[in-house]
Amino acid sequence: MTTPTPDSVADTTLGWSLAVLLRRWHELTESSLTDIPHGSRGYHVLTAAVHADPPTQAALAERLLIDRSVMTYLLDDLESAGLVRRRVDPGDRRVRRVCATERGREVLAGARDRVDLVEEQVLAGMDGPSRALFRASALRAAIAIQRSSPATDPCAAVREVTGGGTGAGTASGGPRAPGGGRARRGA
Amino acid sequence: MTTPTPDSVADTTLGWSLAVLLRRWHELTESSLTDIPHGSRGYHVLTAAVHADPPTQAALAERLLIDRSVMTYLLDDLESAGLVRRRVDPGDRRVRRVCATERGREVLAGARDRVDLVEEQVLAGMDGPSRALFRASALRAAIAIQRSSPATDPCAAVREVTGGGTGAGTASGGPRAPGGGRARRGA
DNA sequence: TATTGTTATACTCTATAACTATA
DNA sequence: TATAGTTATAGAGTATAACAATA
Repeated sequence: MTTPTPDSVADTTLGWSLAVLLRRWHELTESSLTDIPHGSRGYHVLTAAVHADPPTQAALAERLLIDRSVMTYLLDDLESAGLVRRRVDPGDRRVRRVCATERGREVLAGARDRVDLVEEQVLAGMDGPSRALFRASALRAAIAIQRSSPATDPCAAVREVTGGGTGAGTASGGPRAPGGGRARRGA
Repeated sequence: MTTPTPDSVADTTLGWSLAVLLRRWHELTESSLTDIPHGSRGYHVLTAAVHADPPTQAALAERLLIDRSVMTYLLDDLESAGLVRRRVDPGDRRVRRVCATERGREVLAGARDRVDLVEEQVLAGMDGPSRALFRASALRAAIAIQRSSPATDPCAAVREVTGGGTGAGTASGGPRAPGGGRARRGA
């Protein structure tokens, strides 16, 4: 293909690029979203909460890739900041739906403009057309991931990729599970 | 399938996509790199260490976006695993250069194949041409970021973007500096 | 019994600061 | 004095587990 620079950076592959991009995005948004509790996290929650059909806490947690318990703290702070409100679902009283308040919508509008600027900054290394394409591709890939594995454990996915036990899979019984991966959730 | 869903996901923008992609990349690589201490981190270090001109620890830390102190622990483990070796630079005896051992090269070769598979999996939502384009664009943007801000504090960058004090910048004196951003490093 | 959400706890990762050695 | 690296400590973020309420 295009052989992207044969030098030192070629091997660092996709992971490094993504890490740098996300890191930068996170740095800049955190600095620009000081009016929203938990910065970019709160921003994402708020974004999801303005919709007509308010999401449940569990749905939010899954979409935002964070734990349900973390979501509780997050919403506590957003709620006491007056940006969202928890409403008990009449149909299932176990469920709380997260709705944005009027003030939440206002804050979000301002925040969104700032985030847009930040994102242009993050993609500054690309020309215009590439940026649009990049965003679209990233979104499509992310959606595919979310769809294919909302709760899939990574070990299974790796096994599927590598074909079985290529040497470093989980065949040995999983000698390393420091907490990062949520393997064996159902066992 | 174009028009990437105008609904709930449209507003979540770039940050969410990147987070999902990186998360997935991290999950899969961590599961597939059990033979390298610190998983993807160790992989990245090892990748940088095979080069003809061995990097210093500081250079590694900067490139990999981690702290110098963390790099010490990382290298301790990689070294005792026999994958890299620290060599004192004859020209400046304060500096240690990180070289991959023979075994390190072997392990890396196998790991790289697995990572390649993982990355294809991560980008599964895109068609072939898009993948190549995406990788190239991501790399270009990441390099631009590294170039423009190896040690730039995010606050300055935001100020530059927003134009001064658009309301949520750091003009108020930085009420929020929980440790994530490394602002005011020189002060 | 299963599920949603809360609470409390523990753990991992990362950053900060003080220290040693070289320059 | 300034820099590279190490060490020890503290902090933030995150996950885990036990619990209450509802289905």
